Amino acid sequence: MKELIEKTIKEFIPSGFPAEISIPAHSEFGHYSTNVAMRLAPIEKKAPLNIAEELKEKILNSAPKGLFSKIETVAPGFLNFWLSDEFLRKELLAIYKNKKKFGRSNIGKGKRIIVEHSSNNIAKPMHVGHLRNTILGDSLANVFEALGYKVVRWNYLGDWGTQFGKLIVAYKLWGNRKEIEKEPIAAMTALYIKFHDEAKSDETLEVKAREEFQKLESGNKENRKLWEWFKKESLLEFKKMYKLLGAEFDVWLGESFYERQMTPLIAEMLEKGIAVKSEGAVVIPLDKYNLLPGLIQKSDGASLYLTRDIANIRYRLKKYKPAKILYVIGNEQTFQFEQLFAVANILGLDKLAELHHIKYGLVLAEGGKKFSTREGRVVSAEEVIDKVKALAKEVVSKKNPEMAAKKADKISESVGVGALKYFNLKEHRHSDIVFDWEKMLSLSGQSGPYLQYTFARLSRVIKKAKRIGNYDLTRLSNPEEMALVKKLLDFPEEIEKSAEQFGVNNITLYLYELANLGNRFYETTPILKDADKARLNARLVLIDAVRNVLKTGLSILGISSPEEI
RNA sequence: GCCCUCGUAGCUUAAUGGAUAAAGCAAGGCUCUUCUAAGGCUUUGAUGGGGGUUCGAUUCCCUCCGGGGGCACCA
Repeated sequence: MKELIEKTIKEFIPSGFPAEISIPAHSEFGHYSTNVAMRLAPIEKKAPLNIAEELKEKILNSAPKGLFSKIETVAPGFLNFWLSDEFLRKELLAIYKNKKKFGRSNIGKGKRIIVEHSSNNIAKPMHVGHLRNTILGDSLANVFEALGYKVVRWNYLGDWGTQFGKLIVAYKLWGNRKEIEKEPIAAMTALYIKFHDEAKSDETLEVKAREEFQKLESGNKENRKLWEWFKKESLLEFKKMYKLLGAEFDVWLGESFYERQMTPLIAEMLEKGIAVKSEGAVVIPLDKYNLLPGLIQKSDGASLYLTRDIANIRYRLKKYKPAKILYVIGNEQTFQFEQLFAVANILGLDKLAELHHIKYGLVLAEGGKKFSTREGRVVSAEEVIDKVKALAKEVVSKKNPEMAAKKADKISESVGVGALKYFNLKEHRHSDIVFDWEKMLSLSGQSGPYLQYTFARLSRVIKKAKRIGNYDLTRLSNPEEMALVKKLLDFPEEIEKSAEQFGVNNITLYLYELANLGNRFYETTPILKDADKARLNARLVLIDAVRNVLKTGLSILGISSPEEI
């Protein structure tokens, strides 16, 4: 829609000049608006309002007949457009007939995108931060999928590194097989915490941990076996959590996958003169980028995160030929990604695919400080999900006392998880979130359940009507109805915007506004009691279209839409 | 000290350089003999300070203040 207006305007302005079309915040400024006249004013040396007037005449003469009901010029030079009801009805029909395809597009057709997210550390519990990561990454993957991209959802497991040396030391000293089998992650975390407590008074522990990791890296059988076992037990627990969250992954390759490429990679970097030795370690100087050197080999010979990530980019480019790689990882790793992307630039890898660090604010503990695994001050993902489900269950059984227990369970899960996801997605991803049970568990107002509720009550109307009979869309004309149609029209753009900004908070707001208009219509219009059947059915067409957009939108957010809640 | 990030209503947030700064929560009022009141309507209330660029700044630049995070042998 925007593009259509943009095209029309472009015929009348100097080529290459941007004709930006926006959707005004207030309805009295039209359905669409442009400031192009004001921007042209200094170039054409004319008064902006005169330019706007001229444009208005030209557009009125050339625009398809019946597209606009009105074009207005407003000081200091705005040009505002109103679509005609006739055109809106035509669009409504198209939206209604497109069903669940409306909003989706094929602009990403033939392109592949890798979305790396979640990326849990083996042997460590998932906490609220991982929840935010998984929810955000999953929604971005959904956005690109809706735009026709082939999406590779990649869980880049933290399954390698010195922490395994620590865990092996701790297990050998204080571990117990049965305890780990019973509650793998809790038991391993306890060992990890104990290691750090003991290491405060025993400096040899850190040394031993490095030795054990080196043994693991050089293929020591005993350590290898332990590592595989830690990994297997952890994954079992993670997958339960992903199932609850509805997050799926195409690739589970973690850091360990690149382990064998480390030695040759380091040798290659040295040989090419990209890396140099420094204080017994190997570093890639990055002065050119105004960054500290990137360390790719420790003085004990072990590789690092950066080393593995270089191999990782190369592998991905070769195997998947992606157009983009998104790294969904917190703000706190910004510096490491600056280094990684600088190295990618040296190697020319960033010419082959766009590399983006999708950073997001931390989830901070109550009091505004960082959660820390080491000190054991965490709120686990499991605890959050359990709590949100229990709360949803309370509300569901209060509102629907007659609902069968099994059904109520299922709906509670979907409502609880929906609330959690919406809460995490509605804020701009850069903002820190201070953890707050009350807010996270909110089921009313601007929330996931509000959208689910709207979907369910509209669904009920359709269900009660049994079927949509002959309709006459020209019977739709009151402002509530037309505002709703116009809102539906904005949906595809919102998805594109999410892809541009790598965040979906605009979609969460859009869906809320759509649902709000939908509810207002619902409250003011007794749809099924209408004696005018052609109008009754036209209204069913309208709410069915709203329902479909809500459903598609919610699915992009990773939230399910039950017909009944 | 350097780098990243944030600062908007009592609280949590929104706003490709645009018009009257948009919501939710909280607080007050109204609203179910009616398709789901988890709703709808309504009242009160905000851009950290100071400069600059611009016809126009929450947005861009400078500076100060404040919160959070990071700064080579962790990830």
